[in-house]
Amino acid sequence: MATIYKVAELAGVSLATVSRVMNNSDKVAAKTRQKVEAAMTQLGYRPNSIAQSLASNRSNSVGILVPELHGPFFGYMLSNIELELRKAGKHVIITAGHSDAEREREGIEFLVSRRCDALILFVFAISNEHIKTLRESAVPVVVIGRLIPGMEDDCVSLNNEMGGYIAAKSLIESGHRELACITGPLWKSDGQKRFSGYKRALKEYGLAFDQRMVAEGDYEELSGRNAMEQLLQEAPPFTGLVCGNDEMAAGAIEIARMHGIAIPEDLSVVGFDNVFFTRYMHPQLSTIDYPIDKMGQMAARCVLRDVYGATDLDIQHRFEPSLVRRASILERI
Amino acid sequence: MATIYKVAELAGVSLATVSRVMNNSDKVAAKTRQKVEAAMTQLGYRPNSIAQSLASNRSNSVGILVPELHGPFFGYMLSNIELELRKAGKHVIITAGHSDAEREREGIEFLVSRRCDALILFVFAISNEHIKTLRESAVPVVVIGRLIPGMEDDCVSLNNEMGGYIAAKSLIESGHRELACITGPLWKSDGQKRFSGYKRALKEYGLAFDQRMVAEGDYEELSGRNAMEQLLQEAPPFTGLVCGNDEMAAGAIEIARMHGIAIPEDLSVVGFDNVFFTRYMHPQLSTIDYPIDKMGQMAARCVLRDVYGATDLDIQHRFEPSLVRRASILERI
DNA sequence: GTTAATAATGTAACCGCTTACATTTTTAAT
DNA sequence: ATTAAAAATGTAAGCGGTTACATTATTAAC
Repeated sequence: MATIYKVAELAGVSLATVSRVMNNSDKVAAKTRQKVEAAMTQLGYRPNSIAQSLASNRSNSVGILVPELHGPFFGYMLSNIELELRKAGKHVIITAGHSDAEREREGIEFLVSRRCDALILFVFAISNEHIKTLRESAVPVVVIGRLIPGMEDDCVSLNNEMGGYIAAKSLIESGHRELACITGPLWKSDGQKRFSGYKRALKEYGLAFDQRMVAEGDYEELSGRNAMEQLLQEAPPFTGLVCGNDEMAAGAIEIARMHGIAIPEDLSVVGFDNVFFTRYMHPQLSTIDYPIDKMGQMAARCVLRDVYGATDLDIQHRFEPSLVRRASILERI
Repeated sequence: MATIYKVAELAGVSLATVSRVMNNSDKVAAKTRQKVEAAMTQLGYRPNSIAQSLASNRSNSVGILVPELHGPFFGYMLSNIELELRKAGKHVIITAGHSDAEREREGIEFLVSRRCDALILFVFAISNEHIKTLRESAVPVVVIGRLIPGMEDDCVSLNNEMGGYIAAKSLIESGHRELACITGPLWKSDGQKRFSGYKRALKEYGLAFDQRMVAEGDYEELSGRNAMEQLLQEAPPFTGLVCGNDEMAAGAIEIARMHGIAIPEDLSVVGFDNVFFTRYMHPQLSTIDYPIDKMGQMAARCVLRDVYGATDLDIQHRFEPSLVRRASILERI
């Protein structure tokens, strides 16, 4: 593989000149530039970006840590981050943290040692403090899906509490007064917040909160099934169900059906996230829109702004969720 | 950020020694090793993997090119590749090709210039020849989802023709004799092969092939809807529908419902890929299992074997699809 | 206690590029 | 034509590691 030396030699110029035409920074005489470019083409030269990174102390790569690579959610985020970054000639190194403190830390370690110019983190287990330390000592960090006090400018987050509130409210306003809730993991801030929103809505409408109406899941479909089984056994009758995300809603609906409960005739359901498959469900699932694609894009823009000196980028840091009303809610009025 | 020099200085040894303890290759006296390790901890030293790559001519990274980052399919593949590679201390650089020749080429270019040790490609637009040239001239390549003559050992693929055949056959053996087909894009080899399988099944059971029963889609849900509209207008009545993938099946079912066609009572449907959301559909979709997770793992192993000298890895190159029978098929016998 | 073999450590070149600074060439003004 | 200023190009020192080879220390055998 041709190096810069060979190009320089063939073009009859020095290293530095070749480097200059590559980075088309300093002025290079037009004829010289042509000679060099001709040589590059002739040799099929590709700059070694490893060497570039070492010399320039810039890797032109952004490290991304997400909980999982699979599933309906993160793909869209990654896709948009990659797209936005790619436009600017940067690229992504992706790794998964599996919502586990140890592995998240490991993933960060890894990205830092790859000398990523910045990190985009979607993490749960790692503390705010750790993240702040990290960005002070090692590398610029943008956080997605979480709002860390003191670094608002580098966070892109959703108002989860409001989402939970809207979800419950939509059922209440459709005439439901007995609302069960399958929460996400309550140790995760988003699970906790969504649950708070649900409680706030109850309160606002003067409905009593009943702990038996709540079951905790882990965002996976299976946990939605288990939670539903539990609710059917232990909770008083209910006609509305708020779920912490769409997968758990799918699981819950499956179980409801097995118990002869018709959706939405006997039970109205609202999910959360608005992942693509909610449209394929039958009845189509009402859900809270989580604009994860836009948020991914914004996170990418934060990096572009902070690290690569881009200006004039519209950046939105805080997102408000909205209800996507579909057939899974029955109007009882 | 501490460098190897500082570590050497603090530990009172030379560069080379520090390097040795890092790569724990050559023997280092136990006390020396301890001194060095102590120094590393004290300084919070992290090797600069960029520098390591440059010096060793090994980037310890594997480039992956997939059509898309989002959607229900590739995430699972990526997830498994990352997992398998991570175990071996390697990492992935991921980029998307969008099924477009130009962008696929660009993506490859990019990965090559990052000096990936190997490439795992899931591409459609680029020719076999191009791939062969690439791996001869630049970098080891493993291809997934495609069988390239002459490089069987570096391909991990599915028998798509057999999948199409099984899909059609399952409907036929359930008593359906009028089968429509919504194919994937016919310029893609997998779309073409699946369609061939459908035709073979018809032939084998003595059913006439009718071009009006066929509509071409592009694997997106929307195209499934359009194809279904077309079939309902132009095709003779049919009670079975073979779809090129699950998304299109979801779209087609949606349209069928809008036309008052009940699934599976009036129409039995088979999808392809067995993506996770087929379980959430109602009725649950029968489909052809595409073991994309396993295949991702195998591709990773090919790289481990070819490039990183791993041995003793079980590698399966060719996969056979199987029917996942669910409620969307009505038994008419 | 020598000496040869072996183990541990050090030295320095190199990986392919960037970039500050030095040098040469060109341009423009006198 | 001379000279100063500006533009183009070249020189060489890194960037932070790896590794072949040289050197020194240790061990073992006699």
